Amino acid sequence: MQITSRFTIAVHIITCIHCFQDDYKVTSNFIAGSTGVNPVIIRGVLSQLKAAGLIHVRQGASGITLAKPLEEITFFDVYEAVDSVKDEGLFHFHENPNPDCPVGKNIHFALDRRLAQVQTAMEQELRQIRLSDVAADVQAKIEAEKK
Amino acid sequence: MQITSRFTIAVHIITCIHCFQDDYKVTSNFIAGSTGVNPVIIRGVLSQLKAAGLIHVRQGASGITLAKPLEEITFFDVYEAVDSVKDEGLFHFHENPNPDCPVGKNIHFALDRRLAQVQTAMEQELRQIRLSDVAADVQAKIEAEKK
DNA sequence: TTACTTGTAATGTGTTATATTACAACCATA
DNA sequence: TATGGTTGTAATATAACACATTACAAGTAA
Repeated sequence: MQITSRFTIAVHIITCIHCFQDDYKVTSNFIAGSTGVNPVIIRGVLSQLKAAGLIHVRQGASGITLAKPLEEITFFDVYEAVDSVKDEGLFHFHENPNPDCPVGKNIHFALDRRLAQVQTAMEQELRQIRLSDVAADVQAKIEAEKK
Repeated sequence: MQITSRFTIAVHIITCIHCFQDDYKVTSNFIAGSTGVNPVIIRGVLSQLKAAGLIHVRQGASGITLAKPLEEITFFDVYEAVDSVKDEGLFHFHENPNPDCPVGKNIHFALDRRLAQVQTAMEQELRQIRLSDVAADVQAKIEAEKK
C-alpha cells in the first residue's frame, strides 16, 4: 500500500510556485497543466497547504504565492499537510484480535510502541529534506538544458 | 494512506505459532480465531510467509511451524513478505507531469532519489526490530497476568 | 459589469482490502 | 482405504478510497 500521490503533487505544486511566481500568475489551472492533475484536485491540495501555512491563496484572486522561504519547508511539513495519518498511524492494525486469546489480548501492547518507532524514523527522515533542495535540483537541470 | 493490516496480521500469526506450536495444532482456523480475521485471508498470508521461507505449511497437513528462530526474523522480513512495494516504491508518484513544462519535465529527477531515501530509512528501522522482541513482550504480559 | 479565479458539493469510475462461499487437492489416521 | 480435517485458491460481494469531472456559488480585479 502506497502513500498517496497527493504528496508528490504537493511538492510539485510548491516547486512550481517557487519557479514561476515572479514571472507568471500561478493559478490552479496553471498548476494542473504542469502536474497533469485535475484542477479540482489541485485546489484541494492548495487548500491543505494553505491551512498548514505554507502558501497564500485567496478566493477569487489569482496569483498563488509561498508563505515561507523554501529552506523552511521540509518534506515532513508537506506530508503532514496533505497526507497525514495523525489519527490512524502509519500502520493499519487488524481490528478484532481476540481478547480471549493470550496473544490476541496482548498483541497491541507488544506492537504499538514498535510501529510508532518505525513511523517516527520515517518522519525524521522526511524532516531532513527541504523543498529548497528539490527546487535547486530542478533549476540546475533547467540551466543545464539551456546550453 | 496506511500500510495494510496484512503486516500486523502476519506478525500476530508468527507470534501465535511461536507461543502455541508446542501445545496445539496450529491451523489457519485456530489463527483466524486469535486474530479475528477470516481464515481465507489467513491462508493467503500464510502462503506469503511460506514463500518467504519464514514458516512451514503443508497442504492437507495441519500443524504450522516456524522455519527459523524468532531472533532471525525482523519486521522487514515480514513486511517484505506480505506488503512489499518493491515494484512501485513507498510513494505513489502522480502519473502525468507535463514534459513541456520545465518543472514537470524534471520533477522526477529531483524527487526520486529523496523518496527512495525516506523509504530506505523506514526499511532500516524495520530491520532493527526482531519478532523475538514482540514475543518476549507478549509472554511477559501473560506471565504477569497469571499472578 | 465582466472575465477570471477559488471553494466546494455532487457524482462517476476504477482500484484495492477484506470477507465469504465453495470446492479441489491433500494428508493422517482409524 | 475410507473418512474427517486441513490447505490452496477461484469467484464473488462489499466497503472504502483516490482521482476525475461537472457544475456552480462566492469572491476579486480590471
